[in-house]
Amino acid sequence: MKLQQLKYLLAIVDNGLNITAAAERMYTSQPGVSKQLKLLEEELGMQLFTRKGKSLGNITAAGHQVIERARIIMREADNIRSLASDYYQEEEGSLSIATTHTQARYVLPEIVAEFRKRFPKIGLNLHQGTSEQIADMISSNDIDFAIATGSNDLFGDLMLVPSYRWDRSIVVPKDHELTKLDRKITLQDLAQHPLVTYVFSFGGQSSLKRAFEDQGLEPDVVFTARDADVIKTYVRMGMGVGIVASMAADCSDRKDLAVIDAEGLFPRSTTWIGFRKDAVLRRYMVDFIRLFASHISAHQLDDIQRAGSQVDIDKLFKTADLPIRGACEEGVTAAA
Amino acid sequence: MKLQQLKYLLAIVDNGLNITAAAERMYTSQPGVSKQLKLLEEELGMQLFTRKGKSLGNITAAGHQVIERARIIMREADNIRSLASDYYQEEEGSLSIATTHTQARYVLPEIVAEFRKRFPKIGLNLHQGTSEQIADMISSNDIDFAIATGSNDLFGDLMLVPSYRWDRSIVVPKDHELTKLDRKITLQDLAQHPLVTYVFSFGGQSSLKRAFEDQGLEPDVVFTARDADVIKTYVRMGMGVGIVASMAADCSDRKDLAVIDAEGLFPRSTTWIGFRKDAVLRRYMVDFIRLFASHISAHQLDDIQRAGSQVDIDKLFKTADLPIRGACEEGVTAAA
DNA sequence: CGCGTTTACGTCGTTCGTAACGATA
DNA sequence: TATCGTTACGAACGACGTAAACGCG
Repeated sequence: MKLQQLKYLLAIVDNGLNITAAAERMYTSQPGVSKQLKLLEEELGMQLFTRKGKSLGNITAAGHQVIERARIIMREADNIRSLASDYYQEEEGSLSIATTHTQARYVLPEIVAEFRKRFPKIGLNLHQGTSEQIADMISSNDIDFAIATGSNDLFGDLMLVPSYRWDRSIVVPKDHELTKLDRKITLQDLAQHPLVTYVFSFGGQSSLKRAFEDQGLEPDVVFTARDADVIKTYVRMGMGVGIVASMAADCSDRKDLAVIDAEGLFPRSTTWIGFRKDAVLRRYMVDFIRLFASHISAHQLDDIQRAGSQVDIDKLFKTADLPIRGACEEGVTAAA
Repeated sequence: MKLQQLKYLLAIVDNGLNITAAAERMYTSQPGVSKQLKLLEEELGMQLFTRKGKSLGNITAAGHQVIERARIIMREADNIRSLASDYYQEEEGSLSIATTHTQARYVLPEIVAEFRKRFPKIGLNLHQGTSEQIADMISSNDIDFAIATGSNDLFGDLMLVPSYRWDRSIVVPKDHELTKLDRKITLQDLAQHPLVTYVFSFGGQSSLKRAFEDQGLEPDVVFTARDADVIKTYVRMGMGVGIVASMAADCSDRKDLAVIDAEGLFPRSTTWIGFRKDAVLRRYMVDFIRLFASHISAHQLDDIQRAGSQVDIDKLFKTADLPIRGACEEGVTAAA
């Protein structure tokens, strides 16, 4: 059994049991991959795949078990390389982050800027997707960090470091009648207008719908998007009242939109940064976490890396201590 | 990075940083091992060991981390081989068990006999030691199972399947005055005689000393051994009153010794069989567990293998349901 | 000078890529 | 016939073992 055989095995699996595609991905010849697979199966004395004629048909039951172990092995091999890189190539490497649009567009820019200043040679990859897609990416692909909100169940294998909390904001055209209320806005007020907001499958956001239901209200959602910019565009067109994360209610929007704080109307959300508990974090990765979750002390972060599970982490923080990010407050995170 | 380089690395570490010894253990030449270590260090770009002249001095800080990961990798590689063996060599393999004298001498014989009948081709290795030695063996060596009593803290990384509970028995010469009591024996009675019992460091047995202390008694322990046979020998010599595990009070002993049940005098102990949670159990290993912990259903055992931690296992059983092994009751486990 | 490691070198086995072949839809 | 996997073969590489040199106590 060789590491490369396991690597090829995983490449085959990750390319839909297509050996040719796997070979291309590994920058090697197809017969080589084919042969190594055969050698591995011979050494183990078992079939890892069923064959359909000459093509690979399916993964055998035993094959699944082997693949699972092979992934652990490759992961730890990567970890060893990671450890080593930290010693002689401190400022070289790359950082892949999977996150949602709101984070990528409104929260990360200033953090990324600071990070690039400190580590100019580190390549940064930003992968955008829904919570589900992020969960997929981090479990299969080579993603270092996930940054998202809520939905702890989707990310059970990750260590989640909470960063900040946030509420929703209501976004309407400047002359909208909701701007003329002389009292705090209520859900009843909102229910009387057509709403434009995030798609509900969007991690944790369905709590929005439930907030209405809890008061026996039926919100009139006319349009959903997964992108705050799209929502604001439609609000500008007068299609309805927008409900977005407060971070997405940018200062620049205030020129032609009115932003009403919706604190208290909906449950407060917590955004975190997560990483695989079996991953070795390179120095610049730890620094990124500290940038993103700036209230975390170096000492606490050490504890987290030693913690065995998410539950352990929860004991290390009081959620109430997390900063709250509001609308149009630049530099909150960087300044802390 | 090659699997063999990692294997050599671990061999070097496990042989006290002596490359020559490591090479012998791996049945290969010494320069080969030396060279592979060098290649590995070159590829990683870091020193895994400090050098004292030409010899290896110590493991570097980073080296420790690499070694830790390398162990995981080798373990999973073994697991893959294990999985494979289960498919085409069902009845070949070996089973290494670390346990205490009492188990090896009085409990395991009938189980081993049954196991050998079912799996005549499986090699059986019985390693005997104190709880501490057993803990050492299973964490470093290639031991499949640990069988012991109490001391959960020593075996935190293991999955512990409880098998049975037991009490102590008092062993005295047939005409001893303790045999003439017409009431149940008490700790006070015992405290008035010289005692012969297990060494206290012997896992969980120090609870014996505490039982006396809790009643303000000072036991007069004249002799300790880690071996029930030795204890009984000295009891026969009239050196004192023996306190042994009830399983060790054999039927054959009754010819010249009187056995008094000490149930209730000391806390009841639970004996379990433990295995590494990251180990793949071959079919015959699962069967061994079922032989040893015969009250466990196949379904429960499946659940255990899927469980993530010792805590999860504890939820699967009621300790109160475990059988109690008494003195001189042959075939209890086999018959259940 | 013994012990242990490294260097040097020849041998042998393995991997890899190219090219040709076989099977499948 | 296009796609995908296997077989065949020669070239390059890498691992291994023997023999010898080196450093340290």
